[in-house]
Amino acid sequence: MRRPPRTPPWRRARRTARPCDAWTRSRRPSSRSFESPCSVRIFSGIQPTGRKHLGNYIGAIVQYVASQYRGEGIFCIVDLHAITVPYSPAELRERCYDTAALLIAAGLEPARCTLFRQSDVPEHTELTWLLSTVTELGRLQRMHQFRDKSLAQRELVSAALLCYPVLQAADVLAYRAHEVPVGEDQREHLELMRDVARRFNARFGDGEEVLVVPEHRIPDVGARIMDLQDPTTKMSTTAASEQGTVFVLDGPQAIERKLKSAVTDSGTEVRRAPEKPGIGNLIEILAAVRDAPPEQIESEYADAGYGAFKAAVAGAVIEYLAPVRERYDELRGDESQLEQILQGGAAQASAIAAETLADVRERMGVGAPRRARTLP
RNA sequence: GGGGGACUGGUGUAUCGGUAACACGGUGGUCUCCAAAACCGCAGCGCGAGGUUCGACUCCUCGGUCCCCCGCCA
Repeated sequence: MRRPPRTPPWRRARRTARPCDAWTRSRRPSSRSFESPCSVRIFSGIQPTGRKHLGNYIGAIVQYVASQYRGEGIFCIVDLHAITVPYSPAELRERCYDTAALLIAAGLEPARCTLFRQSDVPEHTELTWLLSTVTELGRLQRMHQFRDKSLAQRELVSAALLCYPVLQAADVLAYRAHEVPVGEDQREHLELMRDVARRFNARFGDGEEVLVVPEHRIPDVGARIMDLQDPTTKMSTTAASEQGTVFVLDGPQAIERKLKSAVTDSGTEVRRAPEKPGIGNLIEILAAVRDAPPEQIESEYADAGYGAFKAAVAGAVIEYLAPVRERYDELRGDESQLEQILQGGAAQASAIAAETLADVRERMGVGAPRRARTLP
């Protein structure tokens, strides 16, 4: 359990002159029930790549689904981030639908959370520009992800790639989110966005916390799922071999083949040990999909050979993912319905982000003054 | 600002004005709980737009991206 901060972030932000319900006003039909309009707000950005794998699913997507019951979840399909590297326009559209369908299939409920496409809410890009005025160029150039990606890039290294972290900061800050559940690899970007928020507040806030400085929440439960062909590296979309990656939408026969050909270690015992990363990974996978402690898996399969154990893991994973794939197929077939859901989410998101942007513009002295704008 | 070079599967390369080849990688199989090794299959490529030509990956023009050299400014 995390100890709550002395002044909860949402209270601090509230001091900026906005009654709490103003945030949520007009975005929640009264039929929807929430514990409190001031519950913790959680923002997650999801890359519109259709091929989510088991590691993504267990490590992130399951957390998203859980967070809509813990607070106010805002889930954004970040197509504007996706275009910072070479891409195909037609495919991008498709991948957004793929991703939306997958998230809903996994359990995100459009009635319970806000799910939308980044480019549908122009406040993201406007805030990016405004925030770029309080972002150090040198810091962006030193970002590890930028350096890695620009080195790997054979084609144009775009300015957008450099500005990526500013857009990411805008994503979160536009909603005054309190928590950003991202992995360790995003720590650097998150620190940047915290600094940007602090600098903005210091320069334009006039003593008030106009932008909420979000907390980095590293998901606590998420097991690290490793590559089946190389259990010393994380399962990833860009792995050398697809054999090591179980995709959420893989069919039963593919899942079975991949799990059966997972590399194992010498020996025959099904137990976790530093010298047995392969079997350890399979134990973690089975534990995660069964929602059982790994110890229980170990004792249950203590006498089984590797072969039988693998078959059991394969069966469990197939069963685990089957309903997701079925719901996905159903949802993905109806693009107009998906579009409708995304539009609804965008309207909800816009209502929040527009408020933040009005404050930011006002503080920065950009655009018409608020008093003039609100005159009849 | 000026000059030069490059661009071919995922990667690295080859070839040719006449149906584009090789290696590695990927993928399916045999073997193994697996993996690796080996063997047998399979898939995948001419940066883009024009032009010359009966025919262009090849020649020409323009554009794109990358690399190199020189100048200028400080």
